[in-house]
Amino acid sequence: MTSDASVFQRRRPLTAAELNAIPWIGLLSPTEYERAVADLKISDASPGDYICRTGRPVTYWFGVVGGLLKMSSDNVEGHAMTFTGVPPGGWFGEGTALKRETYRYNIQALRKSLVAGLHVDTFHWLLDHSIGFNRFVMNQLNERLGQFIAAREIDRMNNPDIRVARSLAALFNPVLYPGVGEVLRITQQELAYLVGLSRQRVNEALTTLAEQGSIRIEYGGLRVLDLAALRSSVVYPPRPDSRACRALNSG
DNA sequence: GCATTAACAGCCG
DNA sequence: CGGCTGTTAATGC
Repeated sequence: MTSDASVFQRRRPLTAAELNAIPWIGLLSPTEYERAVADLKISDASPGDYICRTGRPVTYWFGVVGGLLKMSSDNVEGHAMTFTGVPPGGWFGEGTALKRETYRYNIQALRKSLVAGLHVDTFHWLLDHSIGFNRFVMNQLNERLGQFIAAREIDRMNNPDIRVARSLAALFNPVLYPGVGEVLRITQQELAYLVGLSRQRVNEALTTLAEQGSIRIEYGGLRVLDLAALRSSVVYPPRPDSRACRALNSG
């Protein structure tokens, strides 16, 4: 299990439900739609499977139909550095596909997932013919730019509760990941891998967030109750022994 | 202090 | 039963 395209060695046609899970498919004209559907492939990925690897020539533009993927890169010391998770509805690799270069990240399945692929030639054909498709890709690039800038902020935070809150908010992004909806299927262990904390610490952060009403913890997943609060949360109330708190109480 | 690893019981699908 | 969750104890920076 090493080649990029091997994830599509056991591909099959998409069902109607899977087609509906592809956010850009409805933007195409009948002719464009026909061509896209004829080329789309889908395949299962097991935990640990690579969807694509750094340095391999681009063959597909990928999308998540179900499950959860992880985007990472190997740094100079050889350690893997996780950038983000990719939940259902997310499409990625357009930057590389545009330039027909080699993949710049590793994409791995965190759990059993359904991955769709559009061949890079069809990707370019759609760019050349479909205004709707162009709009989607442009919107996608723009939205992700915001995500990566936010990710830099997240990386510099040393407060684990806020790190978890912001990372969660990113995964609930309705533009980039329209397949997520209100409930994100993710285990606390998977979230720990993505955020770079221990499972126990993530559990504690989630409990705090749930107490504050921005999420609800469910078995094997999380329900968002207040996305804006997640994005901008200042998690800690004044500590009981802090100066500010004493000042408040003495007044 | 605070986060991490290790370990365990209880619960869910 | 296997995997997930919530909690505690011991250890390390």
